[in-house]
Amino acid sequence: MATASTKSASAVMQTESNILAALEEHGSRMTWPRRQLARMLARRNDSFSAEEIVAALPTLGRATVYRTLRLLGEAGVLCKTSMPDGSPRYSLDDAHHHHHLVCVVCERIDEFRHPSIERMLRAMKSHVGGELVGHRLELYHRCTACRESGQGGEDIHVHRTRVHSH
Amino acid sequence: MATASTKSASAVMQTESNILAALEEHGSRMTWPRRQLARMLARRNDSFSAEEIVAALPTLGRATVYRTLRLLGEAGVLCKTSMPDGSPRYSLDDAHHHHHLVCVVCERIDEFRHPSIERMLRAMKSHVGGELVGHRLELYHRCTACRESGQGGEDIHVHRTRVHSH
DNA sequence: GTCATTATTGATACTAAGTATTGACAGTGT
DNA sequence: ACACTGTCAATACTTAGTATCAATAATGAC
Repeated sequence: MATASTKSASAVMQTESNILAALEEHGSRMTWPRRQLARMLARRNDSFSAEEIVAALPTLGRATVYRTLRLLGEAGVLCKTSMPDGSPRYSLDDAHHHHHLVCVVCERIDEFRHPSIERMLRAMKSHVGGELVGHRLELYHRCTACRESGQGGEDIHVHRTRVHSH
Repeated sequence: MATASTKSASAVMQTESNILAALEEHGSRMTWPRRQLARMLARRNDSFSAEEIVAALPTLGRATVYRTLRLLGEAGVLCKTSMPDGSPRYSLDDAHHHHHLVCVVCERIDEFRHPSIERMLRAMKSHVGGELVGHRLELYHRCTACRESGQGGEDIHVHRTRVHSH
């Protein structure tokens, strides 16, 4: 189920208590809505939109869902990523792996690291005049599962307005 | 005015006729609204939001502005980039330079290349199982101009939900 | 345990960024 | 100059959130 789509990247799994622990460390109170959200996030291994969560937990208010997702991001267990068209996708995250491999067909989001990226960032730090304060790196692909099942065959257009494709 | 904020990256300038030529090559008709937009974009050297353009050209309809920005993106003279919080910013672009250096204080967007990036992408291509179809790389910094003028001193928080900062 | 404090909630309204629709209009090739 | 079809502006709608605020609940102090 949580089988990685490649050997070198994998989706992050977190337990409910892990997620809640991160919230507590971040200084948040333990409330019933937060437990609900943690439980439902721990159950899924795919990426999701905020509105999917709003719909799946109708007893929670919209604002609460959005607020809690932001908190989870600050607490380091959730990450917000963009699809090629710029629409947001959330996925569980861990504090150490830091780049995203996004399947443009099934929207699966895996995390990976590679020394070449850290090397590149070091090179850029000295190349660039100012002080770097952050970065964003997303790689878009068609994952092995989608290739094997023949999904998303020929019509993958990654729009130049948003991402670069060569 | 168009002085680069660093030695190694610079904002892209395009002339009105350059922009229109790109549109024609892309197969679009030459209309008055498009000329208006091309003229105003050629005048500016900073980044902008779509709504700024809508406000600046009140004789054009919203939809026309958005459509034309999309066309310019497809035609290769405009690029849409995200600020750390995910809000979009447009800037003139050229077809060869392909990554963005974004000042989180003044929102200036420069383009740059560096061999370490191409090397990194080649490495990732073999590292990753599936077929890569595109990528997005943005570096966030405080540009030299903002540092020299003391703008945006201590309160730069790059939210973990969106970007990575180490 | 109970109380007071203060964070959190959910309802609602609002904003930002864009897309869909549509009848009127204007470029373009012939 | 004509027709064909792309493009236009206005409007309504959608998505992804944020702001406000009175009611409520979690937490620490006692």
